[in-house]
Amino acid sequence: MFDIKLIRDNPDKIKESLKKKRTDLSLVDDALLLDKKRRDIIGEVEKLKAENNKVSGEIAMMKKEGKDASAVIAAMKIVSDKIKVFDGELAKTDAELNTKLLYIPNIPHESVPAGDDEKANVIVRHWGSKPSFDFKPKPHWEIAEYLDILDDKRAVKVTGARFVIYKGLGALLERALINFMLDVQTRENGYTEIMPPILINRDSMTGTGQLPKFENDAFKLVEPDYFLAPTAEVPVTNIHKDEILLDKDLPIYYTAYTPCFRKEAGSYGKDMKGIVRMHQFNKVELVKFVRPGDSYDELEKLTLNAESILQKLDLHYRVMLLSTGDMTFASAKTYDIEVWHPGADRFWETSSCSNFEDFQARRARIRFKDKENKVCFVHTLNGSGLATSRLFPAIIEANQTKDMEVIIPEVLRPYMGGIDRITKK
RNA sequence: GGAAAGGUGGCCGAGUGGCCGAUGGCAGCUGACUGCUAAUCAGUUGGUCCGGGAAACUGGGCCCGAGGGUUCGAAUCCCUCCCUUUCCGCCA
Repeated sequence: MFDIKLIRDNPDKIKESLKKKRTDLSLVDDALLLDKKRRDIIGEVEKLKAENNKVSGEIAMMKKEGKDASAVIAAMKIVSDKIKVFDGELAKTDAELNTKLLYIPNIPHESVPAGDDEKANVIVRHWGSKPSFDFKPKPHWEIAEYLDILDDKRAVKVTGARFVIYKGLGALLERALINFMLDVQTRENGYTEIMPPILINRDSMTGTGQLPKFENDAFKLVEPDYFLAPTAEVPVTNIHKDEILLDKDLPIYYTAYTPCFRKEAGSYGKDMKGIVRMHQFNKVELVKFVRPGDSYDELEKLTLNAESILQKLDLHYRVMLLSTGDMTFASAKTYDIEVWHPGADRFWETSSCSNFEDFQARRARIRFKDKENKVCFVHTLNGSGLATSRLFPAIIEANQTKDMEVIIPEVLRPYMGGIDRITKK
């Protein structure tokens, strides 16, 4: 969320930045008008309240001394009624202003390339190279069906389209991946493991920026007013909602595995093959709370932490710096990590690492006392480390043999009872 | 799900309509004393919003789980919701 003071002080600069993010600039003008109105009302009502407080004390004294206070009380009744009217106006204006501010996206960092969409993204680096095959590599859905490790047809019976059943060694591979990724992040990179709730209340969804604008993207319970977590970012970032941390507490690194639930609204008919775009998928998430001055260094480190998984799995990938038009609502700077799927003959995003600066912290009221004891907002970051729905296919496709077996990557074998390949039963 | 008791500042805990943003204790910070540690004494201690000021700071509003209500005046009375604890029920 935006600091209204920032908008008040340099509206043109803010508008210039938001233009790059394809934002309706009237939001900014509306917010400024409401801000002015709000402060005018506060000026009026607080004068009345100060008088009210003063005279109330005098009434108390008069009563104590046994004097008749009825004339003063009658006069204060009028003031009190006025205060109620002003307070009602103020509450209304506050709510309107807040709504405007909640719909204004974050400002992109100056290092982010300007552009309308993903075409303006910049390739930052590659790792590894496309594996070569002496046969035509198959897509993961064909291999998985042949090996009987994924079943999407029966998942339709259980739930519906865009759900999948992991079966046998497929389920074991999925579980191995999750454990492997958590172990790397906790043991090598200093993250604390979290297992959070995956039903989320409205305030937390607002805190990380999913609400109010993107309510249609999330699955929602009929009762109570809870949402299914679209990513562990939501429950884990909100762990410190409404807290004032101490300088010595920072930085905080959390990692969490959760299933993630997304409606994928607007993508009907797209990417229906395989498991790359499911309503439910598994993801290990990395979340950081850091001092403002450190957040861009921390973003680089976080991205490398996510990449390290792909390196250990020996999977070819590239890192993209997203353009202003391709970034999400809350982010100030985002790197996407895209892993190569040889069978599909394309890269797929398997991680998105973002610095939100104080955007989420302001919404979720996550602050800390700095060395001078001043209360300020922390910076929050997160990134997938990684999403299995894009990683599992990459592993299957990159490690396939001519006769449709899958070689298990070395690092996963300890997690799979030592087996080195998945074969047809 | 049923019944009861509660939610007060970093922590403990007092306060049932009028100088209560809140007694007291602990912890923290500052100073004094002490060779050091400890002890003792004195002072001090939150958040947020609006205004003034370059700033230190300062004037005012609001904050006693959340939101409403009654009243000239609410931590205190009333209503709704949330949460905690205990007992009963149910249950992986």
